[in-house]
Amino acid sequence: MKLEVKDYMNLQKIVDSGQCFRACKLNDGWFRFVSKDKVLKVKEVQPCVFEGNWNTYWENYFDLDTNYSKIKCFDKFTKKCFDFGKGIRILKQDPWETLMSFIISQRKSIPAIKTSIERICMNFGNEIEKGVFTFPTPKQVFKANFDVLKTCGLGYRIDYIMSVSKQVYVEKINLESFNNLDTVHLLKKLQEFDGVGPKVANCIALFAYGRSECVPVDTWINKAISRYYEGVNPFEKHSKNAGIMQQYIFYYMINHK
DNA sequence: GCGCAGGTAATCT
DNA sequence: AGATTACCTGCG
Repeated sequence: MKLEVKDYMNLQKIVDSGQCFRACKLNDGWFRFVSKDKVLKVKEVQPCVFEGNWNTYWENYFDLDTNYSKIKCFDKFTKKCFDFGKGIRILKQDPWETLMSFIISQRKSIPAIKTSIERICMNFGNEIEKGVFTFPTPKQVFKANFDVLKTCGLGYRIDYIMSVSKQVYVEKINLESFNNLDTVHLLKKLQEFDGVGPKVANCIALFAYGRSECVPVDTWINKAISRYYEGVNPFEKHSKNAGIMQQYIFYYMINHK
């Protein structure tokens, strides 16, 4: 099935943008995305025309209702980043997988995060296609064999993972229902989870709950702030799509080391 | 072999 | 409140 995108979508940049850790490039220009129990195989066949097994789930996942080319940059530097990262979209990922993934992400390099998450999926998820696994449910993580979990390279984060999976599974916390919360309340709720501080909470709010005003401030964004904004965080004043800008700045920074 | 990596929580002042 | 420090590994 073919699908035309109104503005821009660059699959490679999305894979490399650090917001998701399991999407990957296959052969011949095909890409694979996994979310919940769904697998999308997608390829850009002409500019802005994408072939793949599309449905409404993935259209929402890629935030196709938002026209990114209409987003206003707030200065010269963000314009530069926006041009450089053209085609990046902020994904609407599964909240549970996003929660786990960004707890794992702390003090880890992106390749290390990917390795760790892949091991968790292989060991505890369900195989939906040959070699393709779901991210394990809260129950599957909570009931995971601890010795096997230790082989997943989590380090000290293993305690966070166990604590959060217990909380979500035993207390039957419905992460989807967090969609109803306003952003301030959402961030507060997320930070009640063990191992979730301001940075990780903002990542989850932005990458799973579509809160485009949320700005995760990490070392790269801090570098940008000190290098281009004289140490003054420029995001506070530019609320609405600040998080989207943040992602373009992040992508620019990791590609200009 | 060795420093550091998309931070958080506990423990200081 | 704000600053400092320990924390587990796996990449490069």
